Amino acid sequence: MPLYAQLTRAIRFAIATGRLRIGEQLPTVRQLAVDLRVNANTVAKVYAELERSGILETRRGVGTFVSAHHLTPVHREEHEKHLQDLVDRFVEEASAMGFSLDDLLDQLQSRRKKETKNVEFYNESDSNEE
Amino acid sequence: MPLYAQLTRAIRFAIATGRLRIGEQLPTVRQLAVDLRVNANTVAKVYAELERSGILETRRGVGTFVSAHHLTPVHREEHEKHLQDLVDRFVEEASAMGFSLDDLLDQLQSRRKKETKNVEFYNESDSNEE
DNA sequence: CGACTTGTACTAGTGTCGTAGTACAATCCG
DNA sequence: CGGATTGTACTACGACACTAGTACAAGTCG
Repeated sequence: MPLYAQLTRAIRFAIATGRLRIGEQLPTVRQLAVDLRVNANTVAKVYAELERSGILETRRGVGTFVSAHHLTPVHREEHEKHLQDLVDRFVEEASAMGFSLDDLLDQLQSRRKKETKNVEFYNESDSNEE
Repeated sequence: MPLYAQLTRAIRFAIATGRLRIGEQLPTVRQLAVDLRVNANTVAKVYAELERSGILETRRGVGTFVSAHHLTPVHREEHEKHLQDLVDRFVEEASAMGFSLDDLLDQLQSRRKKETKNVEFYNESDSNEE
């Protein structure tokens, strides 16, 4: 998986799980580039893409921050749509492999069972500190 | 989506839904290439890949046929594994978007309802003629 | 204002992927 | 055996994606 995709996913995940909170500042493109040993442009592309998605906000000369927009109703709706698209692709791919929707449901449900088992150890709601 | 992937998916789907039956002969690589207006090599790649997956069987000078191997227990098992991999990727991607496993289940279940509504019109089991 | 920090635009190089062209090998069938 | 038909191997070209280098623009803050 390309660098920029890894980084994008990591940031999205960090925000989704509350490890990065709203308003919090991210490292500068140059700083993160040094840390990850990639080109600053690669980081910049990621920040720009995430800003287009409404997840980040950038201010020149200041830095890049986690936006609050992804909690607004319109954004929620849009987000839902992305989930639907993802599921579309998923179902289609599975059906090309000869699996029915029920097969998928079975798989997912058996995973849910396993997952809840592990979660019991923590027993805290999602958006808490690490 | 690249040509070869489209073709692969189409063939897999045709077999999964019974439109292509076991033992049935597929068009020759050249014939199909002409029909689809692609290079014969593209078709050949697809046939070869599907043969490696155990779905097709090719005999030089004769043609390419739907194999029966994908019904054997070992193949079934392998097939299951592919589904698990697919679900892995799916869940991971969704979590990077901030969706939980339950969100996915909700989506899929609501689809299942819609689907069963449509299926009622046909009310025939899966592997029947077109 | 002016040095500094921040994100941005433009360009170029490199690798990979997809497809096509051509020539080859195996098999059938008369 | 030998022509015809089938799949296969090898090569090459074009397109695109990814990353890096360099130079630029916008904002901050003393």
